[in-house]
Amino acid sequence: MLKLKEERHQFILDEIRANNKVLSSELSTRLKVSEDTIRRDLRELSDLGAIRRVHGGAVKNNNEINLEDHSDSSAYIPFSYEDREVYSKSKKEKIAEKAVSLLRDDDVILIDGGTTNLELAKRIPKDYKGTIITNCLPIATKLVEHRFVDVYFLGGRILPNALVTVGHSVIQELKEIRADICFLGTRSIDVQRGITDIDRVEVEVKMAMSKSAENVVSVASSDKLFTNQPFLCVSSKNVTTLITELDPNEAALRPFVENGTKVL
Amino acid sequence: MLKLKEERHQFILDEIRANNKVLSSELSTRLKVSEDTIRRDLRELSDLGAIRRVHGGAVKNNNEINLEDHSDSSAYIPFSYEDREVYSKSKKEKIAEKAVSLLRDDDVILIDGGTTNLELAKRIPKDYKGTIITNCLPIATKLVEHRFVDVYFLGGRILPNALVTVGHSVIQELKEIRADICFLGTRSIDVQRGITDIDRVEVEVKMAMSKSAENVVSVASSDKLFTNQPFLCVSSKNVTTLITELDPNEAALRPFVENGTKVL
DNA sequence: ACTTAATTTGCACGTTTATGCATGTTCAGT
DNA sequence: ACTGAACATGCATAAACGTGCAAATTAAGT
Repeated sequence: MLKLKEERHQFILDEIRANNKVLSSELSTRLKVSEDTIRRDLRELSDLGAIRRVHGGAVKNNNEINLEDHSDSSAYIPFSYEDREVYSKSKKEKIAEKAVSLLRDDDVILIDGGTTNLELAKRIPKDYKGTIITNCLPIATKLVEHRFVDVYFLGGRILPNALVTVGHSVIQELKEIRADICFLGTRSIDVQRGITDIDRVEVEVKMAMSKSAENVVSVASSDKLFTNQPFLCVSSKNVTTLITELDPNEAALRPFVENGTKVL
Repeated sequence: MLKLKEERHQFILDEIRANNKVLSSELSTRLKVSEDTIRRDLRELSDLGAIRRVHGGAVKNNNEINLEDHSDSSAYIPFSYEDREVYSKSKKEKIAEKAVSLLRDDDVILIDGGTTNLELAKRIPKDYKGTIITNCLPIATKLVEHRFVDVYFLGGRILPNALVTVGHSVIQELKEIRADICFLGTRSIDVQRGITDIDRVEVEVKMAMSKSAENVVSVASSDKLFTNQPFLCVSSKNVTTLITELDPNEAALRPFVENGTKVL
């Protein structure tokens, strides 16, 4: 059965995504744990913002965005983002904090999709002044709140799960762009190969992004280190900076430093 | 069935969105709870400002958050129950409802920005199948929820107020597109000139959109009729269809019909 | 392997919430 | 004004909830 708490959490998220709701009582019997445990699970997931608790269970948190209310300060986390890594929010925050420190006024910045980059977008100071180019819907939506930021969106077909645009037009537009920094959401990074990912069309976009930027910054929680995916985004030598939630002096990061990558 | 209070609330809101009214008695039987419970639900939703309670049930509350639209102050004038059905529907919703009726499966649809078009996007059936191209951030965000819709976003600089993209790239991408219908948010429309607007860069995009579509549909509340703005979007003869909240036989719409424009 | 610390879980307890029913009141339409 | 339906209010009950605590499990260090 599902013995680990994490498995239950995943199960609950899946269930909510499928049915838009869960009942504490039902979960208790199906997962064979007490309702108290279920309630604790729901509380934890709710604290992460992944679900919304209600009396009797929990429901999908449908924080919608509309024209009347785009000042919405509450976090907009699309569903499919959650199954990637909800449990490491504090990691993402640490990473985002470091990433923001790289920003200089009047920079031209490329931001890829992913929850960490969304976190980064949220943490950009309200008075930051610069140009930001992205292909990620929620990130763009977040950034329009910044008065002094010019936001450009890269057009193309929208992947409903990742909420990023992909395709020929994105890549074409990127060819006409010269950015100072590019923040790449990273599924896997390895000292030898570099940044790799699983979806071919997303990889093509990430690749084009990295080529259009002076500095390529990989934002990656430590569990992505030394892992591999089928498709290469950015070869190792072209990754300028690596940001993880770890201390830069951590032994695990040593190989990257020796390889010439800056580590934050 | 619907065990959570939250689900009932959602059901009630959906029901009101679709029919503009709900009956306590009907909800009681359909949701299999006592009328008291229904009344409590309605009270809570009413306290949140989501609906307006009336004797027998509840209706849509018309206090638009939109500052520009004070014409709906008629909401405070008491009216009989039958009239309520007519008046409780906001202009935008009536328009959106008519617009949705134009959709055919497998169409390629262009949707411009604006609150009315957002309302349209919200009302597209969840099982609609087709391709939708837009330059409006909230509309795209709404549409990704539709499993069978391919959403394409037109990239460019984002106008923070209108939340649409504009500029050369948008127009360039539009040139490579052939759509069946184009829904244009309309600030002003006149029998002689056609659709006009105030912002030059937005106008350029709207113009390009209209040229890329077989049918050009203007969505415009009646107060936009017979008004003018400095820049021409679409000349009168190129407007295929006009949708307002009025009855198509209304005298005010006669000139458009005589001019060869379909009126819904 | 053994011990210790930390986490997770279930249970007991009292508290809150949700719901239906009974009561009397208000409403709307003849 | 009369009448039945819709309503508000108070109350009872069961389910869901939070909390503290102890047992059980897991993780970590030696």
